[in-house]
Amino acid sequence: MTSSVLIADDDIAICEALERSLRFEGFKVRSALNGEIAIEEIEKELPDIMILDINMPEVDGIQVTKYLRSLDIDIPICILSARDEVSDRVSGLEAGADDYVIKPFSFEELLARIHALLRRRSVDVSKILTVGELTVDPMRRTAAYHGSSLDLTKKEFDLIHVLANSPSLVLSREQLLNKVWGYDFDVDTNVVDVFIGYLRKKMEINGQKRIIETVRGVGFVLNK
Amino acid sequence: MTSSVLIADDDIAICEALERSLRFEGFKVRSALNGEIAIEEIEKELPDIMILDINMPEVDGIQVTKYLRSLDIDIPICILSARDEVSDRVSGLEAGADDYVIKPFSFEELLARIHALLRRRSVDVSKILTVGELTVDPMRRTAAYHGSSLDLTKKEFDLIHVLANSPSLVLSREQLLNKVWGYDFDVDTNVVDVFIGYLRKKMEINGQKRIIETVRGVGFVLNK
DNA sequence: CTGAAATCTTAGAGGTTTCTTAAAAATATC
DNA sequence: GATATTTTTAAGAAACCTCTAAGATTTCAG
Repeated sequence: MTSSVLIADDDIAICEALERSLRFEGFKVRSALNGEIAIEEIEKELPDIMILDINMPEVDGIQVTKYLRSLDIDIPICILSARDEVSDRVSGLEAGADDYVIKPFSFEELLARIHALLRRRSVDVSKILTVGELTVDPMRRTAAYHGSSLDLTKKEFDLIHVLANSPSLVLSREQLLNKVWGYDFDVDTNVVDVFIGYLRKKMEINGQKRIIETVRGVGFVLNK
Repeated sequence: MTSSVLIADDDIAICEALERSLRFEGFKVRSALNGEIAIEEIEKELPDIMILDINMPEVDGIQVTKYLRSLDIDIPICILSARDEVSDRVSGLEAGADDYVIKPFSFEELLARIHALLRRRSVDVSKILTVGELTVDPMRRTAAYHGSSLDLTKKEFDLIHVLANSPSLVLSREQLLNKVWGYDFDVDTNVVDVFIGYLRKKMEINGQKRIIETVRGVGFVLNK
């Protein structure tokens, strides 16, 4: 599952270096040389994580962060700063950033933070997830509902895994299509509906309660 | 057979120094800067031994140890600690660690312990593995299923040995190819499938239950 | 209550993955 | 060095999964 990163830094050298290294690590990378371009890019397509320099002409990293949070966009944001000033750190975190790295930093360090941030929010492959009577074990790729194990195909498992990762949160077809199928832009398909159907059939086999609910016009939720 | 080590320490200096030295000693080394990354790395590929710092932000060495043991993954774990506190030592060993080294330590000392741990658990003096009705004795290189011994070739044995080492954990073809055949990067071959086939044929000779299961699109598991 | 939109269900075509087999290549044994 | 055994490749068969498409059903606004 490739994650997308958006970098915003007015230092071209840093921008390009990060771009190259992160791409090499398998990320989908875009970059912006100032805050305005960054916002433009975000509007085009929401990245999974942002790396924002705190010091940019005109619109700086803090402002971009505030702007995003004001829109309730809560993708992880990692701020880069040239100075280890407590005040900078505080204002960054207060604005809603999630992490803070001081320049100069080693690429390994940044990478570690990126992974940690992504893991905090997105699908975590390590934890066994429990939602009410449902259990999903990503390492063993097994799932059980009301004590009896579900015999799921790969796609079915990936789907329940994503759902179980955000219980009682409505996920749109687009989001699911993106997370499970890797489709980036709208494809005219009803695979999601079909697979939700497959899961329901397998879970409700003995008249068990339906926990994958449809939210008409929006998407699907996994309830506790 | 070169052993693989996974180091987890949030001190980059220690991480890098250990990495270099162990690599020089002929180990295959990976490192992680925190517990979460360590778990991620373990999921990618199970190392033969782990060196875990007890003091890491968020997920510490003890937690990683507990997590691994809860999954029945019993590779040797060596804990590193900055303080010689009895309580630390106890909690580390109670969590399921195998050895305990206090910082600062000499590299020679750590190396000696690593060798001792590897000798204790893996290839030569390793213990007999039992998974349900299957028994694998790495010392004698013999295996038995439902009481009757299996006449296995070298590769067949290596394969069942690796599988029996991580019961009910799905191993990908790449992982098996790496552990058994030593291939480091993707080779276009179906040897794994062929050998899984050989093992199954020999194990299911009297209509015995299939315990090497295929997880379509992912790999193979050995079930209890 | 009616019609339109959204969702659900189903069957099957098409594609992919896995299994099996045989034979070639490599390695070990005598 | 010849023979037996093991490992690997390759290719066709079989099993299985995915996705489309179309009709059935449900929901909801008017």
